[in-house]
Amino acid sequence: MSQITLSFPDGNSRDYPAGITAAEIAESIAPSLAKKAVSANLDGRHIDLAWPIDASGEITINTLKDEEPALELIRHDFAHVMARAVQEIWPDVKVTIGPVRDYGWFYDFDRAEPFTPEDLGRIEAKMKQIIAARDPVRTEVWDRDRAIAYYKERGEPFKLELIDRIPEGEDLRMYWHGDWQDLCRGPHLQHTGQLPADAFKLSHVAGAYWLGDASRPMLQRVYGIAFRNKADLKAHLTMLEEAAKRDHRKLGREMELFHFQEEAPGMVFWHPDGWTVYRELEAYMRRRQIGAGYKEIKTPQVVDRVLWEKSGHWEAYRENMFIVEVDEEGAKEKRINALKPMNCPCHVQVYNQGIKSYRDLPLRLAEFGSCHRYESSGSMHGLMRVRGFVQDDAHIFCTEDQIGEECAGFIRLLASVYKDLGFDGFEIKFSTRPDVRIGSDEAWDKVEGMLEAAIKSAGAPYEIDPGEGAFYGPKLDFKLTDAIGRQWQCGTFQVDPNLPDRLGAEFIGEDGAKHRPYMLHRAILGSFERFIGILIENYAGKLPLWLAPRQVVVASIVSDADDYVHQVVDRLRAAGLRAEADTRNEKINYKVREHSVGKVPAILAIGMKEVEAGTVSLRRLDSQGSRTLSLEDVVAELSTEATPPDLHR
RNA sequence: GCUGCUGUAGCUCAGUGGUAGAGCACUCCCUUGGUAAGGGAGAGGUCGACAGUUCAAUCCUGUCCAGCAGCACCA
Repeated sequence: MSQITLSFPDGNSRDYPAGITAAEIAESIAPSLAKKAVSANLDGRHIDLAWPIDASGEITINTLKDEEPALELIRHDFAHVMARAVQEIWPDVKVTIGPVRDYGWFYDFDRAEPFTPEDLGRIEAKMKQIIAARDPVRTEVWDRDRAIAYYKERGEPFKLELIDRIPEGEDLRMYWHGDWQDLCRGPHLQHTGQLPADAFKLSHVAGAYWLGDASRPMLQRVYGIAFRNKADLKAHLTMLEEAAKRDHRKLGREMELFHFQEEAPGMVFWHPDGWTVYRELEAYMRRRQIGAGYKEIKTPQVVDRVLWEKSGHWEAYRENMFIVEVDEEGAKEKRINALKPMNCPCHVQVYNQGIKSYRDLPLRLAEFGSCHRYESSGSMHGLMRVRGFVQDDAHIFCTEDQIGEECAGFIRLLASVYKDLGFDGFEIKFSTRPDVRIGSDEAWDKVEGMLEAAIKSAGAPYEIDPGEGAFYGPKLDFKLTDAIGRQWQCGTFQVDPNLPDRLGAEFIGEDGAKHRPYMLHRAILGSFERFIGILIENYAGKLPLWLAPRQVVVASIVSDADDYVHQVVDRLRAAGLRAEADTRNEKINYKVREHSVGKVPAILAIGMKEVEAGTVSLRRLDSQGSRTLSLEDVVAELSTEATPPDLHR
């Protein structure tokens, strides 16, 4: 038997016979380590303690203390234990797959009846029994025929299909948790007792298509969450509660920003305060874009199908379009229009008016374009996914050589906007040429090269998504990170030589001949609706003063102060602040509470002391106390803070 | 669109085969109170829509609409 040499993290190394397992190595170091061990890393590869090791290398024995592999391992074993529990309770349920995901795992089952919340309780109880039994985990490598025969006999069609999808020649690894078996690439724990029985919870059930394919059967997906210990689980549950408190649908109602109703699903009814936020954001974007050399336009919302046929949308996108039929007087047929689902074809129409010279390029046409898309009923979600929305859209018409500079300029603008709006970090996803595409490889090389150079000059982290570009050109997607770590895809930048071609856009070059311009589609916010949803959740409703719909409420403590309250409001309004008086016959406690709940950033309380001294008492949202200041000091403080960030510079 | 769940007052939710209730909000009255809910009274509902079963339906059944959690979709 040959010898191998394994080195340890502390720098020591020892010789072992080839074929030794990590479990045996742990035992050779210390029995206590062997007991605590959950898995090992061999040359960076996560391995099972029971797998034989045949070659020399660096080895680390993992325990539950090692968060990185331990969490993954625990969640994976929980998935198996849950599947076993389900099959022990309902033996006729078919198992499929159960991967680890954020904070836990899920497992898809084929079962005629869906699981109920009571079922989840039963499954949890059964899982706890399995954990308490400390059943050993065994593993074997089987050849394909044996595994196929095994699953045929047991009537597990989904497992057979999975085997079919594993490349020919690859070993199949079989795992047993006690007597329960599953096909799995591993690794796994040593025994079920290593799972923390008090640190998991089955969270919910939902339907999910087999292999993510809507044409395949729908399975019952059971979600679970798991951590290494009870405290971590509890912390996570607390975080979920916090996230729920930020839900923009809830805050939108509480702050009276907007509503939805049955008669217009997916369409926003903006209320005065919500519309104030919208207009403030729109005004900001308008200043930034004009400052960056864009020209603003406005194009029609209802456009004849003829244009959509030319642009290709009628063929490719019709099922998502709102169609508007009109009986025209004297016409034999109805005229068919569509609400525009995007602005690009209309922008080309503006471009196409008159003859363009190379001297006109780059031409940057921006529109806060109202678009409608018939989104599928299940995809709508508050402001985040709607059927009627407004894009901060623009199209840059330019020559091929100008693409790089335009891209770099766009990223600079986007980075500055995100920063102003309270988002420090963003990531770029760079989607490159797909297999099926138009255009020469030389043109793709050149354009992709320019985009990558622009990305690098911006210094933002990026990843390349090979083959995910459109058939006509590469694109960038920009994902920002919010205050609680969630990512949102908002910005986009897409290179398009195709639409100018379809719609006949051209310019006269230096050579006096006609040329096709490139068209760059780009957006920073994506849509105002969605972005405001993100802002609300990012700030948990506590918008910065410049965006807050009601910036100051001036509340009287006694009615004798009412006149002075109105004077203060007038002064604040004269300074450009959105101020309101609250002289209702209520106690100051009541008023403070109500406006705090309503996320008003500044409350001025006015009693007789303030009237006599000509001062105000300022209370900022989330601060316990108040400060007594002169009115002019408060005006100065608040109006500085209420100045939009771009106007400070 | 698919699976499951939900739909009762402006909001959050109880409840019942014999046409409904609470708290908050709203209106009025009392109260003028110093920084997160003062007290009282009142008004407010085709119980999501449409069919069916029943002597009788908000409740049972079906269809539809909308919302929620996922899945699929987001050229």
